[in-house]
Amino acid sequence: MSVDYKSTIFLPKTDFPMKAGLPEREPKLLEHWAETGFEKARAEISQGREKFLLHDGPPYANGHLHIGHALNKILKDVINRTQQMLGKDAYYVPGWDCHGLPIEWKIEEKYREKKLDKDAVPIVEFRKECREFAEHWIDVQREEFKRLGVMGDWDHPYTTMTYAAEAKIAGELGKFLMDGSLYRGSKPVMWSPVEKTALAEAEVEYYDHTSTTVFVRFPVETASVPEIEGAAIVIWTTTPWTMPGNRAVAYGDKIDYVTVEVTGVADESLAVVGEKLVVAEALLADFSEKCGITETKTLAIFKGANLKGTVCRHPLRGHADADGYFDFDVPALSADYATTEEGTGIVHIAPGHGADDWVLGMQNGIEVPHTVSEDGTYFDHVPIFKGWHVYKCNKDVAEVLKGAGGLLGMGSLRHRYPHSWRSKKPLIFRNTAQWFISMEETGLRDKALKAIDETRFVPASGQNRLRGMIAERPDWVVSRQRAWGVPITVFVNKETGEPLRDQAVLDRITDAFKEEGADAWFASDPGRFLGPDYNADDYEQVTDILDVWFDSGSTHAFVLEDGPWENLSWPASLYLEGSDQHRGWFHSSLLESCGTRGRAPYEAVLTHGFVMAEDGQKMSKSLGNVVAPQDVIKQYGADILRIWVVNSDYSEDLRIGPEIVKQQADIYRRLRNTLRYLLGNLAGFEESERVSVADMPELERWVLNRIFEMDASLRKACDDFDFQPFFAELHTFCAVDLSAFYFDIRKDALYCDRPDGDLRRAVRTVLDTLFDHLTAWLAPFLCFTAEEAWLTRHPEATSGNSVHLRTFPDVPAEWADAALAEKWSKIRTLRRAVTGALEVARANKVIGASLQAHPQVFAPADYRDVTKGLDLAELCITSDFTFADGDAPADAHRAEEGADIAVVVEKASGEKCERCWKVLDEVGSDADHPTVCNRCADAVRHHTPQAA
RNA sequence: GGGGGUGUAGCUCAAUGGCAGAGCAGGCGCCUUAUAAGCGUCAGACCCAGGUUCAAUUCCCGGCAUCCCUACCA
Repeated sequence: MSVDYKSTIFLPKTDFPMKAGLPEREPKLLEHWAETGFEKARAEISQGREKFLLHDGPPYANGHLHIGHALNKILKDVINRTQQMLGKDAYYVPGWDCHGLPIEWKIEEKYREKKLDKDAVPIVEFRKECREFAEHWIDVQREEFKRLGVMGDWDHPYTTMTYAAEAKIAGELGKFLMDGSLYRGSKPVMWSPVEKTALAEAEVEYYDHTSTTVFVRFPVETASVPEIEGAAIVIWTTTPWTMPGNRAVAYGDKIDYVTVEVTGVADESLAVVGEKLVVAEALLADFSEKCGITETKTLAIFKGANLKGTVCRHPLRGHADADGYFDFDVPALSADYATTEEGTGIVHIAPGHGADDWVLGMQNGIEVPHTVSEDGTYFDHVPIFKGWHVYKCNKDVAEVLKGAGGLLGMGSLRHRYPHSWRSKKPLIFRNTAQWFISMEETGLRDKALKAIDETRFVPASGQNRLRGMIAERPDWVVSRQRAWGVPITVFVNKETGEPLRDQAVLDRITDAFKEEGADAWFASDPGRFLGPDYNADDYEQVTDILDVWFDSGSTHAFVLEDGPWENLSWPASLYLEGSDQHRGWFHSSLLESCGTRGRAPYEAVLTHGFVMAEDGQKMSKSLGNVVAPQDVIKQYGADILRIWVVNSDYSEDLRIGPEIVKQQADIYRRLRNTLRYLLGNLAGFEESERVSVADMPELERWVLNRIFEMDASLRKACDDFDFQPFFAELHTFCAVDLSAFYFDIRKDALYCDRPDGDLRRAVRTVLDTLFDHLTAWLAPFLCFTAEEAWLTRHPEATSGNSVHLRTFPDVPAEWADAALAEKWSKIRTLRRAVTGALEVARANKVIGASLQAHPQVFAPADYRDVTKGLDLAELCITSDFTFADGDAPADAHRAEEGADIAVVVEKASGEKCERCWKVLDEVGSDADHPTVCNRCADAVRHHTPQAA
């Protein structure tokens, strides 16, 4: 008779499909979580737990997410989920940064396209459009973030533009006003003539730029030493347009200068034979060449210090069209930053156009001229140049200088130059009145430095980086000449120029903002805020806008400390952003918080690198190497993107591209199949099958020890916020320890043993344990797939049923068994020797499947000892196994790497069991089932189909 | 211009002053009872040039590449 033995074996059975179809499946899980009220359930089970508060650094609400956003938010989510599963309450409130230039710029573009003048639009109307623009992108980005699987209170995010936030931000600035650290100063700041506003450090980008350079004579009027009488001091500058703002020249005390007489010039040279010039000795040759001077006679050599007291004439003094404007003295001053690297060793000083220049001018009582207006043109009071645009007039300025006999030479220099982050146009330094927060007045710098020392930085190098920036940074320019933001809510006394410091006035302002938003500042009569104690006519109302970095720097105040979110508290456990935020959000939050609360708003700071293209280059549209998160999700799914994040070392720059994404998808498949194997072989698992650890075979206890080891790695990874090593280990565990070893060996028992067999029950007990642990371990990373697997086994659609509401399972200490691990390491060496030999036998056509083999193994005694009592045929998946005595024959297969093992592979004797495919002599001995082995005959007799 | 990070197999990551490991991908093969799966096996790398050392991928110096930060080289 012919029996269908295949129907009597227990093949894996599960609804968990091999093919994931993540792009379709993930959105369904998102719906499932929404329907079952996941966030509410999470909050409920987390009540009373220790809090873990990752405070979200707000992305800017314009445009779709890019891959950097995805990295940042996924990483935050992984950390939140691991902390939650460690048993904490990881409540996450996402936020958005809404004010500021980029949005304003977009709205302005709209006006420009319609050929409308935005300055003609009422400011409140303009601000309304900005607000709507931000709202639109918040909605878009929210959906994109949710699609990444990011867990959080998406129904109650924070934004910097709610009325409450605007009121709080104004109130925070008020604290700096009241304690005296906010002041109005006039000094050169980075200025964008295109956007017509001052810019902060974080808004500046550096690009290559070619500048026109000029050498200019400053004739000596009053000589400090006889050596320079009748000579001209020569300066060099890359910004000829600053010449009208020149008020001094600077030398280095220790630099050697020479006075030379020009004795020979090239045809086109502007130098004149016989004239006397002063330059640094070290630069004489270079200067002569660039100015066409072929021959000079050195009249004197002296140290720069000798120039002290020298006064020069501006080259345009007495210019016919200047009406005496340039008839001031130009003193020669000592400056330690004068060098002999380039130029002439003499620095031209324009106090309105440079930080160093300004300081030097202030120290020497030199007036700081205002020569350039907000749009980059010279003021009307600047003769000759009035109305010229500084970007376009370098050559014209040179011509004027030439006409006045001041120009000695011209050239060009390619160098890195500051540009606006928004318009990408070059910036200028321009002297304007701006509002500053002093780093020194209230000891802000020292407080911030101390706070840095008390903060944990991951990686640790971030600490020095931030410290260096804080230690050296100038006062914080907080005013912008813009419209979209929180205004600088200050009144200045017209007579004294002093800002009004009155808490009652500030309170009236913030009260109004709470009700009407910051628009109230522009829409109200000043008297509303000034109240009865002051006369509005005596005060100037400031209309500048507050730097958006102050907004985001205040999020800790209006979200953590004083927001409507009951479960938040101050300070945050962690801030986590890209490493560029050392100069951005980490920085501004630190200053804001130290200025108002005396400490950092965070306990720890974690930074990640930037996302590069596959070749390590920066992503750019022009190179065509941009990877959009939306595309990866559409093609592969968000879990693949999440694997990419945790499988990367994000402490440095990380790469992504087609091949890398494909690799993550391959890794995903292996993990998914591991879950599928578990689910398939756990079909119908009953509690009554469970076997105690003490009753398990060594191999099962070895798996439990591996779980113990993995658990330790997991907890370390969570503590270090460093997941790549653990994830790699997890993947290797699934691929090598489980799939290629444990699962492969135990397939026989799972498929063929009778259901009540001790071994099969022990295996299923371990599979159940593995399922519990693996789903939990994978949950923070593969948040969709882990849930899918969990729900496959626990399908109740209740709000409390989610893998993400679990904690990492505890691992009993009794599972640890280091001696067993060492022993089995040796056993696997032996096994490798056998599989290697099988491969040779296979190539020689001695065997096909390994079950056709009977290895004869020559090995030292320690291998025999260590495997005593174990079924080595079972472990090697052969049908028989024999330790052979004596010397191995010469043609035996020898294992490499020192293990003194030799293997001769023979064909197993006997017939192939039709059911389990082992080749055994006993096949045929059972009268009822003559084509199967004894184990299988017994199993068939006791066969009961398993429940699904 | 200055400072810093990185540079190990096609990819993602290890380790190490003394034969450089893993996983994935790739080649070859087996199985067809995890099947758009599974198993085995093979091949494959220390950016370049000096120096210290018995010995350098590792330490030092220089260069190159790349990324980040920083600076009005006036």
